[in-house]
Amino acid sequence: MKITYKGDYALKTILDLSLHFGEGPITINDLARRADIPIKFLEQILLDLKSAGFVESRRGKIGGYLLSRAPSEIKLGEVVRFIDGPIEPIACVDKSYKGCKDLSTCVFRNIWSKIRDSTSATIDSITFEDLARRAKESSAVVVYQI
Amino acid sequence: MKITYKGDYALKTILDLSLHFGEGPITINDLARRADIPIKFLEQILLDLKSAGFVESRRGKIGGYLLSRAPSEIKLGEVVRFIDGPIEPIACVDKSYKGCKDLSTCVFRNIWSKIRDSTSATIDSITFEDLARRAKESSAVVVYQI
DNA sequence: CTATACTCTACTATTATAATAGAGATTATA
DNA sequence: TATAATCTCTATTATAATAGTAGAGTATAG
Repeated sequence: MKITYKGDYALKTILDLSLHFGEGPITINDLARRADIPIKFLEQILLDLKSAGFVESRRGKIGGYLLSRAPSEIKLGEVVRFIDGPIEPIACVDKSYKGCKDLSTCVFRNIWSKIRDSTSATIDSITFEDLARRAKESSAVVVYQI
Repeated sequence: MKITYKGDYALKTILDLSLHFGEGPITINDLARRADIPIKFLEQILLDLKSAGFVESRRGKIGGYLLSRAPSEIKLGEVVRFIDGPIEPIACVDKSYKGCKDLSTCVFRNIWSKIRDSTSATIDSITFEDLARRAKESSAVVVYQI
């Protein structure tokens, strides 16, 4: 698994929308500014996230983006897989890989496969509700530390 | 972590050398043919592996490559890190990352960090002696199945 | 009607990946 | 000592992914 900038931006954006769930649409501009994401890049990412059903949009004057589902119904793993592709560390865990004469005797395959399963289990056990709660807690701590 | 073709080839080559440890040098040609690796690409990879001290070489007529250390002293993780870089799924686990205003409040960072630690633990617990044993076992099974 | 905001397609710059090419250096052995 | 086999080193290239940038178009609240 490799998280690209695109993936990183997508996750931060869904987290932001989760923190404001139920408060109406948020503009691309606000989302981009708050997470320090190039606005034109975020436009594309949001269109992707919309096509996958993670978010929906409102056009026009009081438009913006909002989550299509409750944060508790969106797993971290879903977003990661959608934006950055499969979790496995090497394509050979999948069938299409051409790099091995004999997959059945490849001792590495089992290892990559286990790493994939363990990573998947982690990111599929975390929802954006969890992440939003943690984000609130850690920002509370920061305020306290000041 | 992402295993590239280069990484995949390096691991297969070290495994081959582990399976023939103590039997004298093996030529690039043999290594390339047995693992189906482009020979000129493997030349470069072996020079890298040599510079890192994983293998040593003999030039001239009965030359070739051999392991610098016993297979039991080479961890899978060492080779992976050397060829394909750090294990973490995103650079933000490291300090140099510019994508976050405030790393301390980033809820994702902890998750990537845990995934990195768990992946590291897995690949650092496996040596090429282990892998060679497994490879012998699985090829034995294949023979039996015929 | 118009300002605000999303939509859509195309383009570009940079870097990584996966090689390929070829001349050079070393060594066993006939 | 000649030579064939083998490793060494540097340069070049093709393709794809990544990370944007650009700009014209569409929808809607007020």
